[in-house]
Amino acid sequence: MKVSELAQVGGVTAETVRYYTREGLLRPHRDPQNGYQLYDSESVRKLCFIQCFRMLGFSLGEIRGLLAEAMQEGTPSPNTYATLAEQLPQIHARIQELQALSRRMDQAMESWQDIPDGLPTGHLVSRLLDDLSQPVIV
Amino acid sequence: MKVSELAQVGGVTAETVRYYTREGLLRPHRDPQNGYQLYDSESVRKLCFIQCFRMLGFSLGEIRGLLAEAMQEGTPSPNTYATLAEQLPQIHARIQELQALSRRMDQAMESWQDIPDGLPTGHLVSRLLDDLSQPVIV
DNA sequence: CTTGACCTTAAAGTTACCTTTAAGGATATG
DNA sequence: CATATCCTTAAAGGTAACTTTAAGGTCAAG
Repeated sequence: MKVSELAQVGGVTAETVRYYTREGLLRPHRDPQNGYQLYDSESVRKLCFIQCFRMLGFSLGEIRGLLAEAMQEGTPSPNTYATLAEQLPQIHARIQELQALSRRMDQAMESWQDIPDGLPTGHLVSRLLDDLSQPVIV
Repeated sequence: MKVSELAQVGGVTAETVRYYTREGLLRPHRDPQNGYQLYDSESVRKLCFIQCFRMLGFSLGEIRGLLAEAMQEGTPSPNTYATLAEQLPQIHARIQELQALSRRMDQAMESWQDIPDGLPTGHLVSRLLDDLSQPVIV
């Protein structure tokens, strides 16, 4: 699998794949004939893993660490487990906050529905500002 | 209210408040005596608004736009409404994805609980890699 | 056997969001 | 009335995650 093929499968650009490779997150082998980087199915899984953890808010550095530990055969990684166990509550908390915020936004939008368009109600967003600028009670 | 006071209330640094001010998101008036920037309660609400929308994934540029429209008296802003109406589904989608991911992570962590620590089970993260690297079905 | 689409690299550029530095003026306290 | 802690500014620096550039090698098609 060449760089562009992996990129397409993973939904990223070839440059991004090259960047991850430079950064040590992917470890392709080489075609001895032409020096091309060749990726296998493990790279596909890794790329997916990277995207999952990016979405969860992990940095590429953290992900590199996790992948490195993941690749060590025969070594249980309580270290990794601890890292993840530590992060999970924070992730849940962030999701909670996001939900609370989006709910409030939904409500604000709904309450706007009732306001006739073009009438001198003025500042719709000002109202959202009022609605949202109160301290969050989760 | 001086810059540091607003910063403390908003839970950011004074430098961040100054930065937002430079960027036109906050509009303090001046103490004519000493040139200090003075913020009122509207600035507090704005700062909270900024943080809410940052968390929801809006850029400072977008937020500046929303705030600008919010501040126009007497002008309904169907424009702003449209912007927000457009973003909300995406925000919900992101939250859904985050939840799906975190649920899978929870499950993976749970399944690890059963594995005796220090035994030759090896690559715990490799297993998470397997668990998480399958296409997401939301 | 040329043309166009791939591949390689190092290095520089980009964007967003701050943060730090530097040099100086204002204010509050013992 | 010194000194510590604010305040001001412009400009430079930092970091993450890419992206672009440039200069060149490889390959498949016609």
